[in-house]
Amino acid sequence: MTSTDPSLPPDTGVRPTRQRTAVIEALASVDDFRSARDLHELLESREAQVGLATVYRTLQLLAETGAVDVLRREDGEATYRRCSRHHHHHLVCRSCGATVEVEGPAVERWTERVSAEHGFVDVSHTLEVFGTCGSCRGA
Amino acid sequence: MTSTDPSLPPDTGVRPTRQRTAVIEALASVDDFRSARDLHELLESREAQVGLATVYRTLQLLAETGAVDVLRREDGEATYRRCSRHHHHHLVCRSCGATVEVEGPAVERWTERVSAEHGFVDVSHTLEVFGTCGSCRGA
DNA sequence: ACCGGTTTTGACAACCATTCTCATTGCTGT
DNA sequence: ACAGCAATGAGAATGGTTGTCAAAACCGGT
Repeated sequence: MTSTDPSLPPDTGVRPTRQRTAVIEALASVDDFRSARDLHELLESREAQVGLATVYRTLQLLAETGAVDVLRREDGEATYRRCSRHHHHHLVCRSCGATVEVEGPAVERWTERVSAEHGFVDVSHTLEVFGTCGSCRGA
Repeated sequence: MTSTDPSLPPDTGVRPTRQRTAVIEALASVDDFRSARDLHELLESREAQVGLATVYRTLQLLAETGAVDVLRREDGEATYRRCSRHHHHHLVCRSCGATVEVEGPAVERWTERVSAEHGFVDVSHTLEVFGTCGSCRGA
């Protein structure tokens, strides 16, 4: 297990059940953002037998603890992906969904500065870049 | 009317109806992001009599032409706001919803560079900053 | 291993924002 | 006035997400 694997919060009342483990493994086996339904189907195809509601609940849990990234598609549907723990952003291919995690010190600094200029405190931000990746741009 | 007023696209088959005008006026009268339902209620309170479906259709139209910004709340609900035509981002107060439009040349450059580094073309991006504004931070 | 209490689950209903349908109405130009 | 296309409204349909609640799984203590 690497540090980028989603995991449950330790030492709380949260139990590592078969279903939760299955969802975490499913997330670990793909590299791009998937909707709850996608993941549910993926689990079914593996005979994992996890209810859709449980998939939602687990994803919510993982999102709260920061173990997965949540990204809203333009149509509003939420998609999830395991992520590294440090702050980062995403470069997402519109066509194939491939995702690259990128860091942006320049962006972080800009955010800080602009927030301060307008008297905002306790700031967070979301930044996603969408485009067409190298392999999809073919001739 | 200033250049930041939402408006319909000129010289197409699109007609400036009473309903569309009402939606545009409603958008012009508020400064922050509002959901379609919010706007619909606002219109009702003004005896404007516009169907909810029409509100959605008009907002969609305005969004397509770039006359309004669309922002997804964390819960996935879409919110709309009239906007200036040039590219910009938002600083949004979590508490009162106040919104400030900001520009970020540094961010634009960063986006270009990172995309290029990873072979992405035809890129667009979304960046929103959330925080607590000066007036809400009291004591 | 048994108990009592808590957590989790699953099936399904409920929700709610958004979109679709379609008959009716309103424009626009001739 | 007419023909034709655009727009509207009311309600139904859609679809992602959350809530309900009884049943099952699990934990620590005995």
